[in-house]
Amino acid sequence: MRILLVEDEKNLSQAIEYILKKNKYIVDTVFNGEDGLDYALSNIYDLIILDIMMPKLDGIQVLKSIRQEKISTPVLFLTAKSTLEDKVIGLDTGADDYLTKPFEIDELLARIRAMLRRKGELLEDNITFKDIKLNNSNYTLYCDKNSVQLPLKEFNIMKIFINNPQNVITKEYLIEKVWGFDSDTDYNNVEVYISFLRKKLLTIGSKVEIKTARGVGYYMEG
Amino acid sequence: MRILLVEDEKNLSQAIEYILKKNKYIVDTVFNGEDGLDYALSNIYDLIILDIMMPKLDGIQVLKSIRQEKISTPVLFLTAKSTLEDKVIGLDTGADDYLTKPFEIDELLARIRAMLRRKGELLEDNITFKDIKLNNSNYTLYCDKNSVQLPLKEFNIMKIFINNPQNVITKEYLIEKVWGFDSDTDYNNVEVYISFLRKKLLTIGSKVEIKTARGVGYYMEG
DNA sequence: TATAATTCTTAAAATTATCTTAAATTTTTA
DNA sequence: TAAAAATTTAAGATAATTTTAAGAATTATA
Repeated sequence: MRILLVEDEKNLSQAIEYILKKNKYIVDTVFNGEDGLDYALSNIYDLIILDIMMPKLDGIQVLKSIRQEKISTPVLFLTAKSTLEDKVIGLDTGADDYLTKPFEIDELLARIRAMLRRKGELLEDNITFKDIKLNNSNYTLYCDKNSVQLPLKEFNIMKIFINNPQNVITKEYLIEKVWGFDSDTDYNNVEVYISFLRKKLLTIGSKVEIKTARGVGYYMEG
Repeated sequence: MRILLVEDEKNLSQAIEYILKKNKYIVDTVFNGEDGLDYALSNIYDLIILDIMMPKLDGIQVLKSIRQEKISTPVLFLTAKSTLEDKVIGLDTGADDYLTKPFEIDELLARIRAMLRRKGELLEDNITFKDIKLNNSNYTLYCDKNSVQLPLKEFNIMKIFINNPQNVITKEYLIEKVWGFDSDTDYNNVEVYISFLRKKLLTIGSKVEIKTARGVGYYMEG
């Protein structure tokens, strides 16, 4: 799950980023509305956390621009109590929620989970392809009785493959989704991870293979 | 969205039907496996909900028959916890899911939405000509059960042929489209690739041939 | 029918993409 | 803070694709 955090108070944003990463979210942090908008328009996020009070471009404006571009990523506002009533209430985007500062970490996490659940109900615990099963809550890949726990990057890659069976996935796409669209990771790194995953598929005895479509990308086949 | 519900417990099936209709699905309900199979073979459904435990023809058998007839409608199984492991797990159609009784209405609806969504994503973009099928998402050429993965250039050429059935394609055109308009590739190179493709058409057992129109170009014929 | 032109086929050469390690670095955990 | 785990970098090895080249086969035409 990839979250964009837009918050200009550095201390607060650092703290939130730390907590989110600890909870296995992939987090990109920016410190002003303009950057927030730029990043949001990439449309790779599952959730955006937006401070309302920011110099120049405030959170409300950012949201409006995002929605104008038909991007429906749910947005969680952070706001001081006083500025709450008149601005946030009345937004009818449906997918949005807000949290007043100061807030408890647990409440933040609970709201995030709730929004992600509401958004895609894609909190399906297991996704499967042929003889393999990937568990989203313990990052484990199963084949019959065998299993391996996957490190984060490998997990994210495997998830993309299983959610797009038979389709060729380009390296660009993997880099964008797994490393972030502004990443300068090069292809070789993807190749290394593909190599890791192939080895693990073998060790758990799966018939599933990651095949390469030279010059294009990779696809799974069972 | 049209759903076929196959469930022999009348109370349950009535309840499900009621819920589904309330959620704007068109629902046909039958009460045994035989009817379920009959209806399914009409291939007009977007989703099939199948009870596993049914007298005479059970859900698993129904699914097998459906798939044998090359009908790829996604199937959602309903099953008691106890019968789950050994039967459902191991099915490898990919498009299928299961739900253990008793279940929550919301979870049923969520799974249905997820499956219908997934199905839409799975819409493979295949193009076909006579007995061959070219899959644009994995660069593979099929004839019945046989297949070859095509390298990029061969794929691009084959795509042009299938998209222009019966038309004569000149070498100039192929060079322009496949190698780029400023390429200085010579005709021989095209000829080499045509030779490659002809060989592959034979190896997958297709009746399709690439014929040459001397002095003009090539065309496909089945 | 002989000749010229075109096309076919194959093998080898050239090129390029990908694979696989291991080591270096960074991050996380105890 | 040290140890372990995860990620990235680097580089040579391997493999697939593409191109070149040359002789064989086919077709058209004089």
